[in-house]
Amino acid sequence: MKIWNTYTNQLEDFVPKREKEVSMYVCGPTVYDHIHIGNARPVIFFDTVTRYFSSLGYHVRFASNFTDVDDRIIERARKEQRTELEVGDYYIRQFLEAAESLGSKTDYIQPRVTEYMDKIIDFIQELVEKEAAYVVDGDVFFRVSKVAEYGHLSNRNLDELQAGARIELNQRKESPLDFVLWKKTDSGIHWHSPFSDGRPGWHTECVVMVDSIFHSEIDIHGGGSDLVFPHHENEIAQAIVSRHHRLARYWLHNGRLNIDGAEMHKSEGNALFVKDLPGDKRAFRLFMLSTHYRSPINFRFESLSVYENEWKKLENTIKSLFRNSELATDQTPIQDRELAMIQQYKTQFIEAMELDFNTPNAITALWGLTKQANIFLKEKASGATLKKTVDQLRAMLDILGVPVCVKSLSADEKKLFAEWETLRLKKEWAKADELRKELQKRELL
RNA sequence: GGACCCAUAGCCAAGCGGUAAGGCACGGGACUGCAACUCCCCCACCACCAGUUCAAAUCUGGUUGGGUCCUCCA
Repeated sequence: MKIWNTYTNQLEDFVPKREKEVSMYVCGPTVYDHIHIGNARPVIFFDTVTRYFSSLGYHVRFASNFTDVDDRIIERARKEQRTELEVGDYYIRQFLEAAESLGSKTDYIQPRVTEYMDKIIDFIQELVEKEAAYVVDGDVFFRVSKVAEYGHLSNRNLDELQAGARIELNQRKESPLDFVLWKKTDSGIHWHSPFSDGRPGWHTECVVMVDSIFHSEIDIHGGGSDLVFPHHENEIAQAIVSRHHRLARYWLHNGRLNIDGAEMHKSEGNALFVKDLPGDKRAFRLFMLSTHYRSPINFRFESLSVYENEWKKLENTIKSLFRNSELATDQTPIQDRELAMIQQYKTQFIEAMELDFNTPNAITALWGLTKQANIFLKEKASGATLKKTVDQLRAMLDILGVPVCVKSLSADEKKLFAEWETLRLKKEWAKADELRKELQKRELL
């Protein structure tokens, strides 16, 4: 498997630290509001990644955090006269609901910053002791000059960063590049620490949670491309001075999503929440996966309807295949030729996924098999052939996270189909249509 | 101002040196009791200019037009 590693800026063979095991961490949401469809991109993509690894037999240890300490949460809490924890809890639930609606699994490890406060403070203390951080009036800053390779991930050098840095209001920093690890404050939720009463900076939390959960360098660290600098750069810097590794071996970043060509901002009022997305969310997921994860993607309502139709088409085929495989009387074993056809698309699908999770090409394979499936149906292929096809199709859809629900027909239901078939043969259209209505009503047709 | 990315049919979107995948829409057929579904065919000189090469959408330089990061942001 090849993966594009932002750290080395090239395609690399993926070799996990431990055989058949993948450790992965993705920066999660700050829970101060509902998630918008841009936030949904990593939620969908990295879920697809874990699904793919699982399908290959890997044991996936996946963690993604909730940032439940943040100025925006405090502001929200103040406005709504609730505690920060209540606000956080509420939006965490909302997030999980949204993630689930998008077809993403929610049974992964979900650390919350507030649960790691002791460890965060200890970690900052450790950085101070190692002289990688310094305290000024209760604030703690990370000393970027301690890390020779600072800027490697985001591919920029210190001179450029210095030159490009805005005028720094905070004269207490040794360098404008230094970032806050701990901020002294007595307003809003805050904690005691050896430095002062205050709150942690947001670059530290992820490092501490990764370290606490995985206890070593992980395989994959992911997030949106906008996190490359400074967030992930700063995470690496802290890991290097404290743990002598770069936190993760592979850094994956998904591209941004725009609406009608414009950037989406909650503050600008053009944000579209996942919960407000019209139609079947699986169509939206299909839309997301139809563009390579590293490319920017532009959302339009018109394109959504296209994917609704595509989704329906897939669903129709699967249901029809499944039904016919159940009803088939011909149980001749599948022929080599047919098996080869199915296999061909399976191979195409896997090869696409193996090349940096190329879901657009994987979907092309999905379409190829869908077409083949309809041809099998038309040719009245044997039940075994239809079964094999539908199994393969469903395996693909499962990896993409857009499953179609089908359930076996009861004896009674099979009888209904048989009667319908008889009536049609007898050309008793009125009675046949009545049965068809019944079948449709039971969502069998 | 610095760093970087992108430009492929009406729309969406693969490809990353050997003469353009796929989907939607359009058009033409087929199947069909009616619906729905489905199948087949058709549909691109890859923004522009110059170069490298036997060979370029794919590499190099330039032009134009978009976008991202440098600041909270997935």
